[in-house]
Amino acid sequence: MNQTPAERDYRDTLNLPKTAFPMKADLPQREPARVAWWQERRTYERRLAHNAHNPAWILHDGPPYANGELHMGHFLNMVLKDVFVKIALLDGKRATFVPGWDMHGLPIELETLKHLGIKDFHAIDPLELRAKCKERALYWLDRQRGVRMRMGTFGDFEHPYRTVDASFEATIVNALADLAEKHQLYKGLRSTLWCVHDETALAEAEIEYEPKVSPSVYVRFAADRQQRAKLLDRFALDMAPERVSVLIWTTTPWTLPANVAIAVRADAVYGLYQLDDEAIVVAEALASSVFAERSRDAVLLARATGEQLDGLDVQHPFAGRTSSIVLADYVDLETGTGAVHTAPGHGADDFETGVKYGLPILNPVDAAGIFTSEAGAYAGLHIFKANAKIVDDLRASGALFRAHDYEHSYPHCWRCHHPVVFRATAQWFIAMDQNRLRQRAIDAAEAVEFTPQWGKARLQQMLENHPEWCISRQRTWGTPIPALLCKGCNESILDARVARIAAERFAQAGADAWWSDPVTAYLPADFVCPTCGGTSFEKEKNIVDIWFESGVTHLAVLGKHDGLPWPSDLVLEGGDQYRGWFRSSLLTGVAIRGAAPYKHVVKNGWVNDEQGRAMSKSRGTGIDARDAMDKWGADVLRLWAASVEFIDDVRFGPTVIEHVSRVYRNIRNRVRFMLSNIDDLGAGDVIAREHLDPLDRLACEVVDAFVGDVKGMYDTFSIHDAYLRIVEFESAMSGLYFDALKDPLYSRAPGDHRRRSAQSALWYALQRFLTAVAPILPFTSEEAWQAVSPQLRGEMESVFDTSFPHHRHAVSPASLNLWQTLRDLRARVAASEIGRDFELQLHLEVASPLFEHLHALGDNLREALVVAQLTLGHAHGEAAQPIVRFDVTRAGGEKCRRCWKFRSLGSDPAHPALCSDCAHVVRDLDAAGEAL
RNA sequence: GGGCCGUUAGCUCAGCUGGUUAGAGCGCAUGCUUGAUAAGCAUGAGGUCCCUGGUUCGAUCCCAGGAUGGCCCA
Repeated sequence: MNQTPAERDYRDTLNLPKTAFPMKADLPQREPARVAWWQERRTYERRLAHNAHNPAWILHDGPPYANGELHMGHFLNMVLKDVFVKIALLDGKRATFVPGWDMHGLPIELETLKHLGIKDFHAIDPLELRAKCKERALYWLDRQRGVRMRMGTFGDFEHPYRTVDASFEATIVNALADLAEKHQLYKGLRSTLWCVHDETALAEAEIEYEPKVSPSVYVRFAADRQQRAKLLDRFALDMAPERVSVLIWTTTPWTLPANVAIAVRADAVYGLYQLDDEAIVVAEALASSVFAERSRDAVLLARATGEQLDGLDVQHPFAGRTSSIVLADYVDLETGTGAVHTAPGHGADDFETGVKYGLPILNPVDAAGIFTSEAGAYAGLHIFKANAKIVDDLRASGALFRAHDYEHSYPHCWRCHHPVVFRATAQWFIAMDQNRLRQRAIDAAEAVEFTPQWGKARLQQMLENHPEWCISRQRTWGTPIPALLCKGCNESILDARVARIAAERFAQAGADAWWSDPVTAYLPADFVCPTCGGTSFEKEKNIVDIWFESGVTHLAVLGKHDGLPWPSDLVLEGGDQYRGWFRSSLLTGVAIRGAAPYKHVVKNGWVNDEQGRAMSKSRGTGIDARDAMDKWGADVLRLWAASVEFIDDVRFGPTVIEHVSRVYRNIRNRVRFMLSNIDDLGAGDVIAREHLDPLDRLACEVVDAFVGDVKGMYDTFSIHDAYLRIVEFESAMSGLYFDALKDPLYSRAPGDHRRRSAQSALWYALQRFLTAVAPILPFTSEEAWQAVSPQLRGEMESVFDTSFPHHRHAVSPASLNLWQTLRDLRARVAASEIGRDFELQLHLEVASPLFEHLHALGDNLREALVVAQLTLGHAHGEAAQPIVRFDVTRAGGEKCRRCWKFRSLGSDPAHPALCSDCAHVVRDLDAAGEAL
């Protein structure tokens, strides 16, 4: 030691912060190793086992579709799920989370076919195609699983549920058996997209829109004598031309043979126009475009609303039957006549209207597009060739009002590029009103909690307007509907006994068996056709709608054992799932188990770009979840997920993340401050709460209040509120408490009671804080937890071994008030123009009861206000303000070289530049050093 | 076109049942600190609460219409 006492800077005698926890997060680099660490340590499984005797709390995973990369919408949803699961785990619940994947269905089948370079799925052996599809789906599952785990998500990722598993396929078929037993299934007609060239049904996704020139024809549906009288009556008209007709417009004349109705809009105004010697009904809004150059000649005789026209009949132009006027809300007033030609066999809307009004569903067209005998004179003609003949005939009969060519965008088959048509085909349905299913589902929703609350009305409305649920698809990649076709009478049979046999068989061999087994493998003993008594059958080749498959995940995953009770406590998905999974799960739950399969439905919003616009791959604004994590790290993105109000639509983009990153850095640095100041705190040094210094006890109370608040917010899924509370808390802790502790922590002797008290409080705050933020920031809290000495951590290897306090500590409002008062006083000191912190002395005079509160803090009050000297006076009498005097002045004495407080120095001749407190500490340290 | 939801400081969001100088954090500006230092502290400037009407003594908050964005459906 060559320095003279006068030169010595004493820095080495301070207890400066020290920690291995780095300031720089390097999340993208560090996080993957942490995922592996959790895996190796089986952190999640161990915590679950630890909670084994406590109540279960199950979040049931809605399965993502195993196709394509996960985007930020997935990230938000999956991270939120994980946040709730972690909250439950830390709360001691048995929060088993079984992630799942939706793996059948057309998108994967199409992608696989594309991959194989095959255009027609009939051209490949179904079993071969299924094998390839499965391979493809498993590939995506693996990729998505990797990304989900990379997010820091806890769950049984080694045993996810998968809709392609044999056991899952068996569940699906058993569900069908249940429904069959309850007579909830039937086979009926439905308008589906059809390619007459390929002779196959098509799905929405197999359609490409291409420009097409079609005949645009306006056709008179004339009223006969009686019909005319009623019609005039509705228009409140006595006199009118003899010939009265309703004018329709169509670009598909070949569908006219199947016409059974004309749809009008209830709230639209229709006019009866006289043109030459006839009267014509069209929507007023479209009259000028319909009459075109003859508009001036058309005279409006009377008006009526669509509603007033409801139920009238007119004559079909050539089929020799009537066509009734019905109401439909899809009728638009921008093209055509406002009176829409309705052929339930040839259109989706038309079909719904047909079902609603009980109209006949005519389908006079065979699979190849040839008119059947039902089409009368047109039988044997190809529908597209018949167009011209029909128009000619209409012209000849005088029914044609106007015709011209019309170019529009029209759906074409993606394979052969021929125009597609709608054609009624036989499909399997779940009967919505059988067993009052619809109403019971609506009632079941009543008992479910919804966040946001309007979700209930939304879901109930979906059910209210729900058409019959068509569950059959004519494709290969899916679970077969185990229906039989009687060779004797051609009847379709879906028998529960057959379905049970199929379920058992699929449970062993997977659903492929349906393609490879002989039909006899599925026949119960003595099975005969219920219609004709026949004994010879074929297997039907329909698969089940994937919405039905995902709709039974609750049956496949829950209720199998105590760990996973049915129903689940929570489901959480995007708002599109009101129509999707929330709905399908509810319907199967009610139909099969008689109740909703979940207790609470939470909806998360959509992730839009920074301008609030929808992200899209095509515009290049879609962001891949993995890319985002590689760039910013999962924890920053998770913090983003907490920082937005996830119930509403949220925004995501680089600038948004830049802001969140700053908040993240704040949190990280404050955690680092706590860690770096307890580095030398041994387990035996920790002081019991009741023996802490008053300021430290107060801080612990503030921590308890914080934890209580955050836990309360977590319990109501108010993640965003919790985020705000976390940010507010750590900034308050930092501003007041950390600043106050620096001097005692740094300048007291290492084992000084004041210092150990401060450290003990910091350790308490750190534990509580890390537990509280762990659901949102698992990587960072775990990293911090690992930076705590093993001695302090004790048995709790992971931050996920810690828990929210079982009992909420009672926090007195007086304490929180006192804390706030200290913050205010501290701010006043800090804002002082006279000098900085330890250059200052403060004279305070306050009235009761504040005086007593402040007085009880002792020297901690001076520490909290970060001044060198402080005097506290008791103001007596009635004062409007509790603080009567607040005098900041320059402190007397000089700046102690070691602790920087202004004091009288030199009491110890060996250390002339030190205050007496510091001199004592240094003497002891020096003595200890020499003793070595 | 229909149903539902949103629109409050540059950003993310609070503002409960109508009366507040409309708030917080981040960012920004200024100052301090340099023993949390690619950190910390303090202060300050930012808002016609989407627009237009209406109800009311009084509206960011209620009602109607519109604009705009989103989801679902057509």
